[in-house]
Amino acid sequence: MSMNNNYELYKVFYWAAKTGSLTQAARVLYLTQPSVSYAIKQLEDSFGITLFYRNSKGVSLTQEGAILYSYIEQSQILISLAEEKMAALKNLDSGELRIGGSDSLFKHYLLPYLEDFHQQYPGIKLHLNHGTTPEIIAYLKEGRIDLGVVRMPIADSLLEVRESIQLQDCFVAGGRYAELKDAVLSLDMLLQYPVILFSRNSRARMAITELFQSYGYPLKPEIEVGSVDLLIEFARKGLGISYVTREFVAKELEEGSLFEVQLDVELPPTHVGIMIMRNMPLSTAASRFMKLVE
Amino acid sequence: MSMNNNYELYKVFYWAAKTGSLTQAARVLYLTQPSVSYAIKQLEDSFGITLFYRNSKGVSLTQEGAILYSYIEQSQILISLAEEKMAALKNLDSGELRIGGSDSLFKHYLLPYLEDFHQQYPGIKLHLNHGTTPEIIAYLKEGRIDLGVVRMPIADSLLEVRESIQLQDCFVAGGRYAELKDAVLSLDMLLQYPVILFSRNSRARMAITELFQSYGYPLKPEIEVGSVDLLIEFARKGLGISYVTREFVAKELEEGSLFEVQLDVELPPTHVGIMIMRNMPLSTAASRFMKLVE
DNA sequence: AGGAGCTATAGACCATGTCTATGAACAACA
DNA sequence: TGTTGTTCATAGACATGGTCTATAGCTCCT
Repeated sequence: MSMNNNYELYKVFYWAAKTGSLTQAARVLYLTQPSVSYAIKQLEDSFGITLFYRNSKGVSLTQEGAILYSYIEQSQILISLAEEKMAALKNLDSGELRIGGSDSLFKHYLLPYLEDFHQQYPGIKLHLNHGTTPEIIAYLKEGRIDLGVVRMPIADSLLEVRESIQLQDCFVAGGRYAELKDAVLSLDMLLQYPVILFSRNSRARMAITELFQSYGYPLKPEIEVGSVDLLIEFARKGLGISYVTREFVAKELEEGSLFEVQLDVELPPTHVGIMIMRNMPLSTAASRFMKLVE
Repeated sequence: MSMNNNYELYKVFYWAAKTGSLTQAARVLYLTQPSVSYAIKQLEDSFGITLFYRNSKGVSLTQEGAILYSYIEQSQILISLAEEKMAALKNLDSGELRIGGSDSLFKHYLLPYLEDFHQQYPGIKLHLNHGTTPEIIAYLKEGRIDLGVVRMPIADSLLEVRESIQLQDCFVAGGRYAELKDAVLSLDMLLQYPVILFSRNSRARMAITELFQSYGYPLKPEIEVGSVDLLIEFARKGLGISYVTREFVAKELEEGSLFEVQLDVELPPTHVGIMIMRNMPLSTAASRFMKLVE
């Protein structure tokens, strides 16, 4: 008599109404006819309302059953759509992948993976959010991105960081400084030349500044630029010696438009790290992407 | 791993998402927290998708969980509305009652019950469908009306007929024929006067025609009219002697604007019958109305 | 009259969802 | 830095309730 408590009954009701037959509904639901009969009775008793006319050819909705059906049909359709959507998300036919990182890492490191991923799963929308390392970390914690790609090291107990490829920063110059091509410079000799650095307080810039400091030389750039592309471009045009990631100028080094300036000290390598939230489940898309990168 | 099979889980999911807490969802659903935990796990396993982030303050939807929620929320709201609607139908706060019958029965027999019913259940819409007895029966079989009010007898194995009040048809005349007031006429004497009958081939007209026939007199009306009101009106104006239902002219008989013409044969009484479909459940409204009439 | 549909009912069974009890992780606070 | 009070997860026991088989009753059709 009291309001029923089992939404499962609506599924049975839906199919009984839709097929006009308890027997057929049973077939659709992989049940036996008595089970369907029982379920419908349950629902009717719970409302205190008869929902179907029973006749020898099957069942048909009463006036009140038809009213119920008008609601339940919509409801069931929504559930079907939801289930289809979940299946699509699961197969990666649908969904989105939100990545945070710097523009240069997107371009020089992540791009091939992104292309690959997009080709394999064209239904997944890609959202790339660029920002500084702290910004990326904040995005990650706010749940605005699924993963972040930054330079190591990252020390944050809430994050899990997987080390990816190693990068080597170095100084490069163009034809204008051809005399340095076969030289090995000390740090103070390098400082005789105009140095071009990335203007933002990037992790890489801080590292190299500290290195010079540790030898007692202050590293003061002649020129500061806002993008890695400009670092490369300025060095090619002979405006100075740029501090860049070697892997990001592979093309220029090969074609000879830039050459690496040899130093008598070793510059420390850095690693690219992929950050995710520790103890938080990854979306299907994100975890598939992680696997691709590894 | 395969698609879940239990819509009950969506109700749990809905409340977990809505309250942001498995513990609170359990409270709403009158379950324990482990049961809710188990249900959510079921759902997640069935999709192979994590739906919630668990943290120490409760749970929050993952990207994919939020997508599921957008569907399920609508679905659950529809179910709630459906349940409210069913409760309203059950209390007779809502619904409709569809009755078939003749205009004269509506007006002279059913009206007080309809008024009463409408006052008691103002939320129920009344639909009155008039037609001949065969039409009413057809409507009933097509499910277009809940019950029919007609004159007995009805012989149809698909119908269940409950006999209600008895009606007595009779001949009435107005002041123009005052000389008949205290007379007792035989049938052939009556035929000397102009007779007014209902024009449609009603059950009542067929019955009286047969009666005359059985005595060897052909009953040929001077005037045929299309409504009971006109039968009364024409008799009052002195256009002839009308064959009407005595109960429907109670007022006119009392005030003296009509009088009953006495005959030396007894005219057979008829009964009003309320028809419903045999072995078909009545709507709540219809069965309440039946009870009111009894 | 027999057969082939349909739904309803009865009774047995056991799977599944629920419970209690407990653990583990985290946050707030003294 | 414990303590306390949250949260959710897990394990294991239990019993409810949905499902089954078997059967009956009914209508329609041949």
